[in-house]
Amino acid sequence: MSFSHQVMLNQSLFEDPHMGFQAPHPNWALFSSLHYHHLHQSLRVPLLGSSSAGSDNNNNLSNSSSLASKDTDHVSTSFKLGEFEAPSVLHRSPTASHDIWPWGEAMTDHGSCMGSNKRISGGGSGADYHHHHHHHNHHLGIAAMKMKKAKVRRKIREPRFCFKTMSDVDVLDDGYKWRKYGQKVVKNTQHPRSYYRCTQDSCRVKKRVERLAEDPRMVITTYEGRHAHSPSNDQDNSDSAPSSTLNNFFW
DNA sequence: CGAGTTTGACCTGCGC
DNA sequence: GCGCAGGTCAAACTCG
Repeated sequence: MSFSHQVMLNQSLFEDPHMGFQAPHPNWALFSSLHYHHLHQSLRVPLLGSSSAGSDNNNNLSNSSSLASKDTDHVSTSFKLGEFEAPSVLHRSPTASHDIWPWGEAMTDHGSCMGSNKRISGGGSGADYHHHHHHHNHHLGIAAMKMKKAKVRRKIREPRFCFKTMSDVDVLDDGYKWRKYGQKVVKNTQHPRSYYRCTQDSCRVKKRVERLAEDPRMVITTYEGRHAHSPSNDQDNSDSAPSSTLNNFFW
């Protein structure tokens, strides 16, 4: 079955030469499926449409207007870009990319970094956790120190993008394995937001799933970061839905 | 027992 | 500084 997608990108992605287009535009906009391909290729980010195990033969999809994937080989997709709450980061040297952990950000000078940072930089041995004392150099990890050295003081975020999908399944199957690590009630909405991390060791990609307040039929999936590996889809699943024509372009 | 989820506590940024 | 909102941790728990 098909889904209608809308994708939101932050500006950095639009500046990616591979995207073949550029254009901050404050609203959701339609782009061709070709661009969608570029998006997935360059981001190595899942292409949806195949999954959602639930065989729920939704009717609702179809009428969802112009975006619906009527044409078999043209899943029209609409992207939205704009104010991601991510700060304007965007530019990172490619080399630094895996040393710097996006939200293990700027330590205060008094090494008061807590929580997330430690773990992040700890990388392998997450064992010692509780001794988070003053001494920066202890187990804070290279990343943190490098950051300090580099005088990075603001948050650095991985590229992220999101898309809306009309579906009653919350978590779309994108071929990667995810472990849930949190759930939050979002203000002014009925539905909670869930946080997932890629289970692949040392892959730090995250994903966030929530329902659109204005229209709970819509699932908003937000990816943050890039996978440095291919999806480890154990169970190759059965139905290659019509829209999966696209899937073959990747992986 | 291991892998994944649940869930309250905790952290951080931000606006007042 | 306070309080709120969002994001993450991690112990407890569930499920195979």
